[in-house]
Amino acid sequence: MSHEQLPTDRPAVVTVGLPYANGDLHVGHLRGYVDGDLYARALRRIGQQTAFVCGSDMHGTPVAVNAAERDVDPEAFALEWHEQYRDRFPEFNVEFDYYGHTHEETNIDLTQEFVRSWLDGGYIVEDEIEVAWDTELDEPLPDRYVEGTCPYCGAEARGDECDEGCQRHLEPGEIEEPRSVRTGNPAEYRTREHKFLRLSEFQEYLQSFIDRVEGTDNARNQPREWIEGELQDLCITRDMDWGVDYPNGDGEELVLYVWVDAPIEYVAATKQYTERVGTDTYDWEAAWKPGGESRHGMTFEEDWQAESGEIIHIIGRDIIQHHCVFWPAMLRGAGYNEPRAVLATGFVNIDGDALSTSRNRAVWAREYLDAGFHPDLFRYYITTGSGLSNDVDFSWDRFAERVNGELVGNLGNFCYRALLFAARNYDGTPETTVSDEIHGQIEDAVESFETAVQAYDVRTIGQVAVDLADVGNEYIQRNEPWNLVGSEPDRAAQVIRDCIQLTRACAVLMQPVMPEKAQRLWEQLGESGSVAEAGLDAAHSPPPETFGEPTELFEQVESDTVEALTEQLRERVTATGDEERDADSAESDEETVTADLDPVETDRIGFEQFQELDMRVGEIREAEPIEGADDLVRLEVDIGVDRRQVVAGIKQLHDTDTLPGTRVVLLANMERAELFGYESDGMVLAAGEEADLLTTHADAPLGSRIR
RNA sequence: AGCGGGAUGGGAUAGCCAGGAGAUUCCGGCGGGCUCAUAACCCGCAGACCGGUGGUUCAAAUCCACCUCCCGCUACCA
Repeated sequence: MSHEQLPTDRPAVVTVGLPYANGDLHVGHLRGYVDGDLYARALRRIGQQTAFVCGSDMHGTPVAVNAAERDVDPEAFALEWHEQYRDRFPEFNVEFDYYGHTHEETNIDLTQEFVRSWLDGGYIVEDEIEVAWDTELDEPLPDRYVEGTCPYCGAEARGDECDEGCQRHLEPGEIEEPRSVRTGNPAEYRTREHKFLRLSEFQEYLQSFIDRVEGTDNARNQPREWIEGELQDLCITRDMDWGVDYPNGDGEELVLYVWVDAPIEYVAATKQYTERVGTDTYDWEAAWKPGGESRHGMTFEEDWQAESGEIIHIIGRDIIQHHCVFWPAMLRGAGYNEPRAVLATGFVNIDGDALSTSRNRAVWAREYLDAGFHPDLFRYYITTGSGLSNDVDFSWDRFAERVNGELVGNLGNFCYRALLFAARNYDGTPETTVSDEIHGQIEDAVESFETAVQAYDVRTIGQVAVDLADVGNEYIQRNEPWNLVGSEPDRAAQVIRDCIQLTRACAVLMQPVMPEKAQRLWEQLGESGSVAEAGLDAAHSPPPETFGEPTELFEQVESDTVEALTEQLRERVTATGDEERDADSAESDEETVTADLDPVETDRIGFEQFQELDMRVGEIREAEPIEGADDLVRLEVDIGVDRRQVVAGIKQLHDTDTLPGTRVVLLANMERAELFGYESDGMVLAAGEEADLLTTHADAPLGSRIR
């Protein structure tokens, strides 16, 4: 809103959402880290003191469960992934000032300090909830430690979601016939006391925060609906061993919810960065605490803003709620500064379809590197492919097209032809000064770079150097120095002098997006230092007088390579898809709607089990849509012996006006349920996604039993 | 259904918040040029009634209202 323009004289901290230590990295993950790295580098480039930090998210139930399945210690399990990420990021030139993990002591201590601060502030309340309990171990069973029957569809389900049946999220206490994953014994429900952060206390604060925070539209607008209604208290504890202990010291086995200690890693990593380099280089407290100290009070605008560091979070758009609602409240409650900006990036699609690891529709980080491509090419592609908050499509085709067209043909070619010409004819930079025309062009480019940083416009930051090279190509072509060397040597020297300056400006401006390539170009210009440390002014300062012949900065991506990679991806997706789809009649039924058919259940049931289903012939008497629901219809079904009110999700295919009079099959001994405030007493049978109603062929009397 | 985000030449994208010269860039198509340069580069042409309908305004891709269609989050198919 009214934040001071960047760069400010206060330290900035740039963070990226923590990778969860539970799986391999793919291009979708990479996007955020590359965006963050580019932005942090760009901030430094305009003179903002910046720490770029992140860490692995080690806690939470999935890590605990997966570790238990492999019979390893969760810490060891998570550390393995952590180390892989830590080593992988630099391979993409994503260089954090500190990359830690949430199980480090600094984070654990800091997290507990946050919680104590909330306790002191009266922001924590206790409440009782039902949790599943293993009677043999005498231990509670959070989330995925329980399995049982889904109360909704009756399928086998895990404690937190009905993963094989109806896909619903399940709240603690909902799953039926609970069973312990650890011992296989039946579990029972016990009442347990848990801690809650009183978000409602921060309602007013959050509303002012959301008006003030900068960043992408989705991050600023989407939270409004959540903070305008009554804010629900956030359950911040779990019955587990794996996590950060709840710091009350009374011997209870509670750890903090993973979303408590995870974002605090942003602070912890910054702190560890300071511990490594010293407060003279970077003072984490100046960034995170108003005036360098934690403090309480309600008016950020008046008291705090001038003393706050520039905290900028880059996240995926799926975790906006955590960063724009929970996190600011957590910081506020502990007397810390609030984020200046939250940038929510879009997703990465593969060949136009959503990336899916389960279907193996993904391009893995490792795979990209193994194909032999330079990381800077990916960085350019992914940051400039679309606006930050839009989705970006990744395809090898398009990748090759953009690398060949924009990097090889445009940027690379311009720098190469300029440097080569200069080296051959002048042994370096011709002795003359830059023309006004080119000086102006460079000035414009530098200005648009600065403006882009202030506007969090990652795309433009990544693009300016290529745009400037475009100017250069046109300029050199228009002036034809190769025809002037003999006839008008002074003019030729002038043109080449200008091109060398353009090249130098390109090196300076492309550094955030392609740091390694920029450095190489810098050295080809005869420089020996680091282009990163050169500063923006270096775009205008004269290059060294002599340098040798350059080498090509980028290489063409060959079409054979593209075809091979595309084919490899396609085969992999098809292979995985076939397994899922099984008998998909792709060739035949052109007219028929080909659904993704499930394979037939392999478990056979006995006749007795079938007899348990009391299904009757019925006729719909009344039908009316239920207000507020998309698919739901309230039905009155006459089954001879009885007349039932049933709620069914069939509005998609069936018009409610035509339903009365339709004969249907009703499962009469289905347990009662309430949907959208209406009781449903039975279940009408219907086929497929579209809910095509089952009916009878002839005229069996109403109430006839199906057998 | 609620809330967000979208819809721009054949494809992909920018511009929209801070309205104003018949709209950016890349790929593709057509024609020409050049040869210093990685068969690359440069120029010109064709191609968009900026999703639809209304409104505000001297002026709308840009602001407002309604609608259609996509995507995401949430609800949801007893």
